[in-house]
Amino acid sequence: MSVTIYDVAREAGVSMATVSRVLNGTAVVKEDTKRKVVDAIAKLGYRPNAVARGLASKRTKTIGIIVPDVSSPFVAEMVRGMEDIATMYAYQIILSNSDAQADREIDLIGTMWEKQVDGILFMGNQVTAELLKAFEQAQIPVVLCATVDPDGRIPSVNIDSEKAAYDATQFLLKHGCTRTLLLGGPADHPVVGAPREKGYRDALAKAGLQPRVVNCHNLTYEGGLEVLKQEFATHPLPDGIITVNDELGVAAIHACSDAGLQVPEQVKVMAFDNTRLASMVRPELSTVAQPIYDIGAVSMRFMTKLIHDEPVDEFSVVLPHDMTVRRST
Amino acid sequence: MSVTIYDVAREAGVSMATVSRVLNGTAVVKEDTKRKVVDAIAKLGYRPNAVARGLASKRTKTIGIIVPDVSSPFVAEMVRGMEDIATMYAYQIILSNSDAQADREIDLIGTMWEKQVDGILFMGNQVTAELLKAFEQAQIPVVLCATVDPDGRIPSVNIDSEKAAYDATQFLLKHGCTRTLLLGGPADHPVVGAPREKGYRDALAKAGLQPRVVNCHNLTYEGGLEVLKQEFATHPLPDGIITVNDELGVAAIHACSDAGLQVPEQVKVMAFDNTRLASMVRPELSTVAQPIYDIGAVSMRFMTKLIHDEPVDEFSVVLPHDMTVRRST
DNA sequence: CTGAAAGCGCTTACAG
DNA sequence: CTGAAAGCGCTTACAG
Repeated sequence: MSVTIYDVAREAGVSMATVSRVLNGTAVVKEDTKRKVVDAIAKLGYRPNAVARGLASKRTKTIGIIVPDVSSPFVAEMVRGMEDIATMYAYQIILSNSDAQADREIDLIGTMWEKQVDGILFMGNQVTAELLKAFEQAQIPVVLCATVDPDGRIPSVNIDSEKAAYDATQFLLKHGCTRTLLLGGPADHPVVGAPREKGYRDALAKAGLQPRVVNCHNLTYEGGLEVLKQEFATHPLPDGIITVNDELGVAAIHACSDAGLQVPEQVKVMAFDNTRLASMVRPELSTVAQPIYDIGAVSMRFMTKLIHDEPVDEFSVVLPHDMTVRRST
Repeated sequence: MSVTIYDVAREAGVSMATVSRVLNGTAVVKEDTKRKVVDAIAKLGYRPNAVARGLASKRTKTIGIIVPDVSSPFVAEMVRGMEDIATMYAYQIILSNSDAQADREIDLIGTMWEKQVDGILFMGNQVTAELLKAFEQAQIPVVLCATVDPDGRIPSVNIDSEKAAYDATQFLLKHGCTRTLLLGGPADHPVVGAPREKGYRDALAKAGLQPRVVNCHNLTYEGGLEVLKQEFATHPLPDGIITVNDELGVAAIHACSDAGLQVPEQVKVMAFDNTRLASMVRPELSTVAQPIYDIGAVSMRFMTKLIHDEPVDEFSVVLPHDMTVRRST
């Protein structure tokens, strides 16, 4: 039905092998025959069948991406970074959502293996032993994105969450806050939970101040608002709040205003992520800028190196964070 | 290296054909031999090679998705809807960003064709003749998502933008606004531009009021803020604003507050999309709820019908919109 | 520099 | 109900 490499070969008066060679630039072809082939391709409007090519060459030029949920802004931006670099290297991506469910993650690794992806970019919460086993079985390169493997056995791209939280806290302390509160994530979360809490506590310990941590299981605006409303109703009001993402930061600002507190005069708010949301609230949110897009881009670049056996200087890449100071501090 | 269907056949003492049959449930197999095959599969940990299967069967069980930019919240949520339904039907998705550039769109269609996708879900701005030709050449089912083909030659899933804008305007008029302003998209945009403007104008015409349209080329918070600041500085202040997305809605609220106008007392603001952003601003944004997730989900379901030659009742699906009234009106 | 041929790992008529 | 064999459209040693 559709035109194959065989048709091109016949049209150009050469063998399929030769067509394949000019297609892939995999060997030197005489200029003259090359032209004949190129002409035949143009004439017939030939496009190689990537599936057949994948079967024969055992490389599909596709990368599997497993994320908790693309519809989250953080993830969406990271995925965009991945896709841009993939395009640059002529790879395509197969995207799947796991909702951070362990069994679904394992499932997806299997499906991607079946699809013969050349590598997997993985973002999740916990890197369990089971997951590790699934990666091992798949026998393809894996890069963890914004996801930490406690044992560091898998290549990964992250920011230093602990240091970032430490810096954010220090900033607040330096600006005179003494009764700070961390609106944190679930304690067992390897990115948004434990490390940020540790950074926060360390900074306070160093300053000889009392830490105060409120864990938030639903890291959304609504979740944050509810938790803070409860907290403000039952405990003394803080003069500084650190939140582990921008949505919670917006929630903090509104919760303060509901409680009759002026931001930043009476309480300063420092958030995380520097998503576009941060500048869409009044007062604009100061926030620790995470290079979200870059995490995706660097992960994908890392993957291409792994696939092509290029040397990599670092196994666990840590991207620098940055602080964007606006009006809320 | 890895275990193939041939290994399973030998282990189970049957032919490859039989293994293939139990794998695909494509023919009746005696219970006894079926069990032998299943056991062999389990024992060897066999997983079929989807690429080989794709080549042999000419169906890859993958759908190509072309969108302007996943990192936009609207698109990300739509993609999530697509992915969920794809999973339900055991399809995977290949995702690509076009940045709404015509040449890139054409390119991507070609690449997806090479990958032998079973169908393409397409979201873009203009459906040009060139694009139509590319779809035709690819000879695979295409569904347009939140994208209109003026000639209605391609299956599509949309909302009725014109009617939605009409309804939104009517709502404002009914609540006493007489000096309304539409913060619209680029005039040539087939979803966010012309139809919404028409709906707005029609509603005003019916009420015998003067329309006032400000086109915004950069449909972001910053873009909206800038345009409105300019507008407010040089023209009389409105008492009602309709914006074509939520970001612009937030911009409108802040622009009003900067101009010393109380929302909703002095000016009412009605936005579009009902993204999560709408409830993260004070006062909370009234907005026309577009079933974004559903556009994705319905598109994908539509695609599965097309692929399996199931009957479809509608060629151009129009999803109902809804109005979520909050505090800004 | 180029060709003939095997092979990638499946599915699918075709027989029986 | 099951098997033998061709074929899907490429790539890749192997020769020359």
